[in-house]
Amino acid sequence: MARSLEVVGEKWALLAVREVFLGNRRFDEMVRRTGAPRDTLAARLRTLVDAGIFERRQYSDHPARFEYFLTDAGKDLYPVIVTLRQWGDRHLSEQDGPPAVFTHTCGQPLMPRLVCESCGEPASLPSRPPTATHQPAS
Amino acid sequence: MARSLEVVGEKWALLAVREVFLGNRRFDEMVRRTGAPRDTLAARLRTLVDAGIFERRQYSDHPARFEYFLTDAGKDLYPVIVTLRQWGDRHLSEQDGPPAVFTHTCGQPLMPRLVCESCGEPASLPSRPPTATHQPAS
DNA sequence: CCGGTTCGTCCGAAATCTGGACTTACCGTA
DNA sequence: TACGGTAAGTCCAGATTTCGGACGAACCGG
Repeated sequence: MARSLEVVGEKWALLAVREVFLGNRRFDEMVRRTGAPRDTLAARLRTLVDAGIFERRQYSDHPARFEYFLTDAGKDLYPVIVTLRQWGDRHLSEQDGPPAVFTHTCGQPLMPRLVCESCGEPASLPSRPPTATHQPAS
Repeated sequence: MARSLEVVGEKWALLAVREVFLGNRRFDEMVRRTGAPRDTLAARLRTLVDAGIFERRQYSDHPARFEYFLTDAGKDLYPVIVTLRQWGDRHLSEQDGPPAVFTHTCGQPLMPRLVCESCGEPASLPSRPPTATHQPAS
């Protein structure tokens, strides 16, 4: 987790990723929609490309222009984006209700739930302190 | 999502939350385990308490000592923590394999999957740019 | 020629983060 | 009683990031 956050925990990083999920692949578009300082966003895009989350593709020559695409690793961030969004919608919606509705392939608005792959039951937090396999029983 | 990140996107915030999920509720313990600067962690704990994610409870008087507990809102961050962790394990594991195994109530190691609540199918990313219902058609 | 678009970079100022030392107050031990 | 340890912070000065806005290059259309 610490490692994840090192890559993806900087300011604007996940917002940039979200934009690409939403289909906004261009610099100016992202600046417009996220409100990030151009400077910071440029830096962030670089680190995300370096981290193998984005792929930078040229779509115009002479005035060299680029778009950003998600690599496989980037696409795997989807659950992170979705759960974060969900949490914000649930706990931080003041007035202006939930924005940006994602639609699932089944046609319903996406209301995702985390389930245990083994037993299929919801993977909410364990009622007891999750037996941390870390410090010796101490 | 932007709102979520405003609260939870600062450095060390989610790591602190993770610690409490793991049952480490005290300041020094968190410092030890996360490696966060004491100063920063103190600040972060304050903002997380203000944000209604932690509750600060006194467990000793004379040398006033406190522990941090998750509020309901805090507990709802579980999916975020888990998905982030999962992503890191999948894409960032260099040597030292996945640490900190969470155990689900079913006894299996927790390998969570995100499913659509309506149709039960995996909620991975939509193949088409997800129809963003955002800007009023404007 | 003029204005608009796109993808950045550069700058100085402001906000944050960093490591380490320090504080207060207790406990246990010798 | 002195000493070391634990706990939860605070304080500081310096490093790192972020901020907003101006600027540049290279095209396009009228």
